[in-house]
Amino acid sequence: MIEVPNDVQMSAWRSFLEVHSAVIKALETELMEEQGLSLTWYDVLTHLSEAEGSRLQHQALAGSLLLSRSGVTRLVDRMADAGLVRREASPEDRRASYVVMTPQGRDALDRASPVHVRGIVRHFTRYLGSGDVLGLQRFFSRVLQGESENGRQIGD
Amino acid sequence: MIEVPNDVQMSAWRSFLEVHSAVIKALETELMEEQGLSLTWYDVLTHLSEAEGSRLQHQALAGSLLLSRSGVTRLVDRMADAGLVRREASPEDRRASYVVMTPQGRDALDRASPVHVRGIVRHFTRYLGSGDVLGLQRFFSRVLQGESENGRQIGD
DNA sequence: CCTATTTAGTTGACTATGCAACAATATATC
DNA sequence: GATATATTGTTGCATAGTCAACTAAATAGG
Repeated sequence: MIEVPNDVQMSAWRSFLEVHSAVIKALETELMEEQGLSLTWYDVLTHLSEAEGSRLQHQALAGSLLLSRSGVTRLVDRMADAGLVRREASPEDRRASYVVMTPQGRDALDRASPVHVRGIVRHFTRYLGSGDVLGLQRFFSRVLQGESENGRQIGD
Repeated sequence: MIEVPNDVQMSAWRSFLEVHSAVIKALETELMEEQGLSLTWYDVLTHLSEAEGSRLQHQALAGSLLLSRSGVTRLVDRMADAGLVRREASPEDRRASYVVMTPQGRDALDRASPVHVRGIVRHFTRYLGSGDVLGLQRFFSRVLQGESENGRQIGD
């Protein structure tokens, strides 16, 4: 295994960080200014909308959002106050509770989604030449594959 | 300009996010466990060590770290408490103050640096096939180039 | 069946950060 | 040179997140 990165590799790493920071910042700002929604809230709504019955347990949400359980509790509190989601007791497991997207949450997602997708195009994918995509994807897959093998979990 | 990302592009975007999250988390954990240093602190020390006289004004630090001025004030407070940096009045501009790396800070950086670099190799660059590097770099450069043209600043 | 262990979510205390308002100083304008 | 404006860093208050300890419920082992 290589032990020391060469300059090109190190520079790739730094660029990776800069790109992430710049793009995320742009997306976050646009979504907030145009729809008053943070990226985190948007993510919650997206995950809920993709889930069976637009509902997920805290546990599952914590997993997909890479957040701790307590973080999810508080996040859901805020979003419920805003009317975008509500909690629902789970009949099968009385410890658990579901987070369900409300119609208002659905609306917010529908309005935010074009803004977000437009941002991804504007700030990220439009720079992806057709020649780059495959290499990029292969690289990312190798990283995720490798990392998940000895991956750590988040939480307490 | 393309308006809607295709599946491959969207999937590249999602992988990008996952890779960032996984790798950062791994680096942060390792650096913390082995050297008791957060990535942010490490970054401060790196920037200082690369600066003329191992010193930077808050302002400059805020710029490179993408942090607000108040964030830097507090960060420097904590690092000064820990003995890794100290403040020094600026003779030319009496509003400004320099943040200077202490010998102890230099030691901490010297000890942390191998851990961090090893992490970058282990979790990122080792997955970079020689065929991928150039395409990746070209892509990242295009993004940074494009984004800096209409870039926003952080701060208050 | 009981008891021990594990799991789901919540809460308290803490950390890290941002924004807005501020004091001190520097710079620009007339 | 006097005054208006801009800039540097700090502070109070608010937000969002973590971890550790907790309660309630489910599951496993005997």
